[in-house]
Amino acid sequence: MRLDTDNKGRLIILDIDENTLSLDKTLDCGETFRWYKLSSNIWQGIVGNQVWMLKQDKKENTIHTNLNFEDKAKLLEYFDLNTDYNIEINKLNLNDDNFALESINCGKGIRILKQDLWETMVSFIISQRNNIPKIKKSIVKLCDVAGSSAEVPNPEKFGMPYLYRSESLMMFPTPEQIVKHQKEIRENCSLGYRADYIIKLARDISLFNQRYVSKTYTEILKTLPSNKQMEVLLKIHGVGPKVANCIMLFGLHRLENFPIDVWVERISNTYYKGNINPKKYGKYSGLIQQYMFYNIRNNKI
DNA sequence: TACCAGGTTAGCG
DNA sequence: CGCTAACATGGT
Repeated sequence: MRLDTDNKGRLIILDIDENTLSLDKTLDCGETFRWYKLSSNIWQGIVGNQVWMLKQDKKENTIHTNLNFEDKAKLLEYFDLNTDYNIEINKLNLNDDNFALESINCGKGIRILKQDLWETMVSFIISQRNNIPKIKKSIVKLCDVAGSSAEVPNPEKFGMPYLYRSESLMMFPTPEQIVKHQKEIRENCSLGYRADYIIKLARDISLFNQRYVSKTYTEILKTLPSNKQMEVLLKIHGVGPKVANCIMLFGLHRLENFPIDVWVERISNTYYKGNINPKKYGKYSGLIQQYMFYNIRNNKI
């Protein structure tokens, strides 16, 4: 894998195959809710304050982007591309565990993204007792109602026909913005009973940040040991074991966390006699969980 | 129409 | 403790 720019100064990843990073799998496997597929190989999403457009060419093994070269560290960080997942995966002893072996093969190319912690917390509170298309819609509405406009790097230059969704180009709202727009959020975002959870959390964090000006709530949470992080998360109203595990895995990049939702429950019952054992999958068990989740959802076994 | 969706809470015994 | 109804909403 190496980085370069095209003749218009846009960042390109070269020599990257689908087994290392598959945009299709990673951006549509239920760990992130802010990406949209614009055409057969172009994805658009909002990361921080920027609108990213990514085009994966599976024959050339390249990913073209609308980013500037200076954004290279952000791109590598977001897709966790400085880590070789295979090193840990290959250490596992999965002799007779056919479902895991099949899932690893089926899911290779999935990355555990390094997403914004606050956004991940809210997104997975929304995810409870909900389905992925509806989660995505609620988040779009939440951003439209309460967020600020995102920047589009190199807007008019992104090869291909000029494709991009004109709607949903808003940043994820801050806790303060959510508190400020709570009425519209309750009325217009199809959040149901989850709206109260999110607004309460936004209010608590916003108050915390007013008191402790040196560091923010999320900055502090990131520095805690993982058992303390879990403790803090489980005290949040509306966060139970499953959502806390998702926040640990997708928001705090604690790859040993193995969220158990209805799909994984189904996997456990079908392939593991109701007794799936996350510890067996080592310190990247969360990644294995994502491979399994992808496998069962896409093959609808 | 009844059931489901990347669950959690509150209230019961 | 463990068990379970209720929780909002939109899609099928």
